[in-house]
Amino acid sequence: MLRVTIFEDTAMQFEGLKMLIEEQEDMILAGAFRDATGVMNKVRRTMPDVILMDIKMPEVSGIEAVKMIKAEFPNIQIIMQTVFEEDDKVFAAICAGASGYLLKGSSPDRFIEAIKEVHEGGSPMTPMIARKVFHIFQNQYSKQGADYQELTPKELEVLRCMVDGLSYKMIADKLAVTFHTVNSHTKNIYEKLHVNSASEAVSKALRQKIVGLLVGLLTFGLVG
Amino acid sequence: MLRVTIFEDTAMQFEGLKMLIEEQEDMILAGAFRDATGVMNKVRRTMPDVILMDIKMPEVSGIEAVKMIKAEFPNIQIIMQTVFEEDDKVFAAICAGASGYLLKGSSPDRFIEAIKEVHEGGSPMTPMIARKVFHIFQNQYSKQGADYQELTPKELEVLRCMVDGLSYKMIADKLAVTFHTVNSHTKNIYEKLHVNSASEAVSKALRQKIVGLLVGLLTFGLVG
DNA sequence: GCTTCCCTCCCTTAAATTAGGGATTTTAAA
DNA sequence: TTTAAAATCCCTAATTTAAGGGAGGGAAGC
Repeated sequence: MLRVTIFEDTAMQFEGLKMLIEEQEDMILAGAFRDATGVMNKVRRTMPDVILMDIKMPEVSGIEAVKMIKAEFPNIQIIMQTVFEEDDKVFAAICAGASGYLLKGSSPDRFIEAIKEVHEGGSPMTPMIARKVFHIFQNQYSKQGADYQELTPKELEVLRCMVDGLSYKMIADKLAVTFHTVNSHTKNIYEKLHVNSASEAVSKALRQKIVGLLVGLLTFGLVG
Repeated sequence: MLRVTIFEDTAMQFEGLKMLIEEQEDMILAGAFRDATGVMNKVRRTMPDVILMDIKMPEVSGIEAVKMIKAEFPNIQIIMQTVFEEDDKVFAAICAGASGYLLKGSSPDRFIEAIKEVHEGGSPMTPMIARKVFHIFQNQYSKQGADYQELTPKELEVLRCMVDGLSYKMIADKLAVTFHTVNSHTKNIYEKLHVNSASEAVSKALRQKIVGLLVGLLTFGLVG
């Protein structure tokens, strides 16, 4: 049995969700609240598996609530709800730790489906939201234009040192080569990356995973 | 009428998709191919709105194909298909420019739905994939540590310029202050961040999103 | 054999950065 | 109103980079 707790400001939605959950055979309505004041107590008392959280509530906002809940109960899955117009909060909600994101206008079936999905480790969201997330990815991780040649292994090593903020001297030391060699490598790196300062190289490296240690790749387990 | 082109290696899936598209009243099967050799010609001839692309094909991989297609036709929407086990390609596919991501086992209805969604600017994907993307966000954009004092607004501005690889002189120019002022700010930044070079500051800033508003927020159009 | 990278090393010079000092004005808070 | 913090500006000096050049050895491929 799946325990579900609701935080919902709007009266209509509140009643609708309450009834919807209650009539599910495999779910229990663990709690239903109109605001998120004293949210931690409410969560502790109801101990839900999944929370449906209105993003916009008086006093304590849904996003604030998510942060607090996730800090203490990282295993509780939270689905945010919002009206279409305010999807600019999406990003903040994701960062806060929400696992799913639905519009209030979604069908009852979609809500039930989403609750199950989120409990099974999925992240239900609307296609539009998904697209935004995709775009961020494409902007951030795509070697846009791939306007640089591949770096040689040594050059990558040097670049990684630069990312760590080391000076030429320190890099030379660490890689057991002379200062002059490091200088040569950086010259080549700059040319290949089309940059002309260490900071720019570092920025580019970090932004487009050239150094290969980006969170994304690590998260996906592709490199390590 | 929505023009759809299929690239699909597997015989069963190939025939299934062909029939599925053909029986839609609001779609035209613009083309159907078993591999992506000469992909650009195939795309140019069929001029689709949406492409269903098998991620795994002989000769030219789906990911390679996506890169090429997106480079020349950025407005064509591409949905990738794969079997569950190889979802480690997801990341590469997203970076390449795919807009959606489905499992081959998905229902015919889901395919049709996805084609329409992607054409309307959405990004259909499985909840599991969505979750991975969410996780990347949460890992990357949540501030871990914060062992530094808060930077002042001006210092943040300067830091952002450094992230863009600008020199002191250029920063001074951009912020309409003198070189000396920039120098002062960087001194303070370095002290607060506990670093002692521009690259280190940039690295720290990008790693723990000190610069605030990262690519994500910019992409969402919330700031900027 | 020849060529082409890659790694290594060296030199030089102009430019940029870091780091130390200090000073003034504006702004916001107490 | 007094204070504190932020932002602005200035100087100097040591250090580091960026960029230009060149050069030799080794490994891989044709």
